[in-house]
Amino acid sequence: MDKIYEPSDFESRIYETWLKNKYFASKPNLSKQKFSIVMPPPNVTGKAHVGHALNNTIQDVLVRRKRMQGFEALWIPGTDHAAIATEEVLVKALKKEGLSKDLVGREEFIKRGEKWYADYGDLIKLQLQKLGISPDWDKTAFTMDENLCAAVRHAFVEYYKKGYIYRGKRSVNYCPSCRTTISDNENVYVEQNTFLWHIRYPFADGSGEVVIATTRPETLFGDTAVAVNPKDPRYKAFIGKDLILPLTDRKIKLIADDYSEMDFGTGAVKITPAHDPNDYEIGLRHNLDVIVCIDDEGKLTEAAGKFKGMDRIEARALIEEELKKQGFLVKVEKYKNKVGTCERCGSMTEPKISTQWFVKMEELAKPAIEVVKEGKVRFIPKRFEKQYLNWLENIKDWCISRQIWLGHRIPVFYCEDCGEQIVEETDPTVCPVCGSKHLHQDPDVLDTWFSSALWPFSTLGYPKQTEELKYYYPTDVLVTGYDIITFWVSKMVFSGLEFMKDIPFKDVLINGIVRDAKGIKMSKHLGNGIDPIEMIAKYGADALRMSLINGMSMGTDLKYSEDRIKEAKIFINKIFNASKFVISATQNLKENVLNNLSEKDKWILFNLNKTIKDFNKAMDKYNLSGALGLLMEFFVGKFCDWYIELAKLDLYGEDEKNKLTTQNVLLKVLTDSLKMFHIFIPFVTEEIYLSLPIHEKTIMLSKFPEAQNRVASSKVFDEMIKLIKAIRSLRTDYKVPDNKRTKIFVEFSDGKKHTDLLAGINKLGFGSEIVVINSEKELDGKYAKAISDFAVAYLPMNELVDEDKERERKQKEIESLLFEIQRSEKMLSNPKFVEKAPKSLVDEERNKLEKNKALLSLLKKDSE
RNA sequence: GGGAGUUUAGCUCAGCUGGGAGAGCAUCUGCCUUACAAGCAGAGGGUCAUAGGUUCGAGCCCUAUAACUCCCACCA
Repeated sequence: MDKIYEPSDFESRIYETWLKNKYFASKPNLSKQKFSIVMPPPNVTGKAHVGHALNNTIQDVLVRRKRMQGFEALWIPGTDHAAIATEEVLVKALKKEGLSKDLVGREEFIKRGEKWYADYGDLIKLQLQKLGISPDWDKTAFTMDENLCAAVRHAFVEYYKKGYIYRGKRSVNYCPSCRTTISDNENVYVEQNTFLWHIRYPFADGSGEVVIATTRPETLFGDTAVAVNPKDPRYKAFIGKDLILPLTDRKIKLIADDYSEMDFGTGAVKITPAHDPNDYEIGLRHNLDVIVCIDDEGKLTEAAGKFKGMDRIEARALIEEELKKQGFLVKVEKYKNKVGTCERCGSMTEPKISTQWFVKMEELAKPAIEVVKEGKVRFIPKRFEKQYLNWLENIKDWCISRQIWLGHRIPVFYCEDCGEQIVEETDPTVCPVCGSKHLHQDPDVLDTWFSSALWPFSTLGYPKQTEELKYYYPTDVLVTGYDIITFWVSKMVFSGLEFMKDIPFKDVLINGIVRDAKGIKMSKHLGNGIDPIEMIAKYGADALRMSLINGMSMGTDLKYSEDRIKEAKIFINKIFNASKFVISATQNLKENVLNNLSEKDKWILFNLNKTIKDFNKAMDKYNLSGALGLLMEFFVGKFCDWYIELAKLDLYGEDEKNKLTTQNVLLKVLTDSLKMFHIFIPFVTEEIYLSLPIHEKTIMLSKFPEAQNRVASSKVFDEMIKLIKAIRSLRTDYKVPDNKRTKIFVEFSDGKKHTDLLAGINKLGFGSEIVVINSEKELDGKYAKAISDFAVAYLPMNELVDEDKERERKQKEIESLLFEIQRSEKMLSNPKFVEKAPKSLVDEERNKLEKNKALLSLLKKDSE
């Protein structure tokens, strides 16, 4: 072990060793209980960000603990093909070469995609490895792997044959710039300052007009009706009459539909089924024509007459101009509106009616709702259950087709001669109906979530019924962010129930989003992100991991800054130094045995045991931050501050027996602490562990500490701590610098000598010498007093003692005691309290009162 | 419009089924004490967002209000 803590010296070396020895590997072992997790697959093209670091650290902490507790622990890593993102990157690359998708063709494009995956697929894996995580890398899965493709194909066919998959027309969001359909989730609504155009639609018979209000005058050419509310008295009489569509000679009907709200705009709304999802629904109800006036490139079609070929946004002003010229424009008012934009390119999206593939959701959602309601699948924190249930209870059919080329192609084949749709596990060559060999496959690919939905079992070999699948499924816990509960978690649940007839995981642990110090979401765009790889280079992976867990609470966003990593590194440095001390002090040990325990040994072992107990309790509740916190508190607050300091007396002392006991206790406490720390900070703990005089081949496979049932503590030691603290506080009050030692006279209230404690009190109380006295009468001169109910310590202050000050101190203490006594008396004199409060509490209060009264009389006697 | 969350020390947050307000960082003071100055010792600092209610007792439970954050829906 080095003299100073320098993580870069050993982190990668240790990781290599772990990999080489296959410590992360797991295989089915029926004699052991299993613990399994599947990693939420990051985008294969992506770069690891702090969110990945947090998510993976949490999983690693859980897996490492279970592995050390003797579970057969498997963590499956993997990546997602992220078709849309990758396709976007590839298209850009093509553009640079002066090429396009159409120019290179589908086959070549897919080849490029495969090459891309091959070239960059390992990057994110290598980055995650720097974190020190322990998944079974030999089982790494990729959503485009052969067997994952087989799972997707199998799932599609099974859904199809059961009648869950259908083809239908829907209004989808389309990005004319990316030239693809995008999901509702990728369509973000952005508030814009725009206008509400009021346009006059005259009746065909010349009897008047209806004024409509619209935010999109350019879609006028696609109008096939104007709708008013059936209850609206202004229009009631005219329902069913024909209107002339401005700038055209088309006639459209005035229809009645509840969709139109009387108090918005003019109460009349133009209906454009081809370019608005609500209008499409209305069109279906009223059997309206669908007229497309904007094409896939966002340009107006021939339906727009002379505006044909113009960009929809540019055409707006010209159309306004024309309407004005022809007298149709009534007014234009300012209006704030939310406009759908493409998450990727930022351009305005267009609703578009198109043919898509869907999965019928109603039946599939029901059992997925049940398992959560019955508590078979638990969300941690529980509140996320609502988000999940709410979404599934209002489920819409799942649009699974995407108009891109990368990804799992929809396995539907069409016979060009008889029109038959063929869906089988293997590609057909002839039409089973007419025998034709003229077949072609559907050009669309599946939504990426279709493959992700199968992840908990496809990664275990499904559709093959492998040993792994039988042993590890269902997995134990899924760790993910709340932002994908609806798209991903819910889909895995219903897919698992459908294909495996069992839930995919028992617990869903929700981690928050890592934000910057101001609480703003980190993004490339804002440049406020923290690069975990850079941080690892600077502070080490352990510091990064610790900083993410410390102070993190499940499901709550984490305000994060580099300072937190610095702090973590400082803490780890403390562990490193304390370990250095213990190691140098215990070199001679051949076995670790505990006997001949002193008060301080009992005290630290009791506290260790309590820490182990509380730690495991917290971990079982997934309170990672709490577990880490109490371990840190134990390690520094108890072990370093008190035990190690006092241990020095024995180590440098004469008594060989005491020395040996202290060495053993030091080693025991350090070893167990390291094991608990290991799950959070694996590298430094391994580095230290392997330097201990007694150790196994690796800390990561050593046995995790378990709490013992009965461990005796030392009450005397607790009292001694209180006394030492009182002495230190007294010295500060008198402004005695720490380098000036004073003689300490101590009078124990039980009249005993406590010779075993004296050296400790002297050392930690900055004493030069310690003498036990039986009574204050034995002393002359001026003394400042540190009083606890265990003992009184007298510090000779001579010239330093300020009588007034001493009186003041005492007065202050008396006052606070009086306050306490009054409080206790008030409580105890309240008959309702005595009657209703738990007996233990009442007794405790009585004890406190007695004790305080005793202390008070001591103080009072002293000040007389 | 519907739903969720947050509000506790200057900052970041703990605070379990209600039983005397906590930690870390920051600040101030003293100390290079043979593991650690990336340290040690001590100290100051809070109407627990506001107003009611339940209770012997409320940071915690109930009701209302305010501010901030997020999710879902999408009135042209």
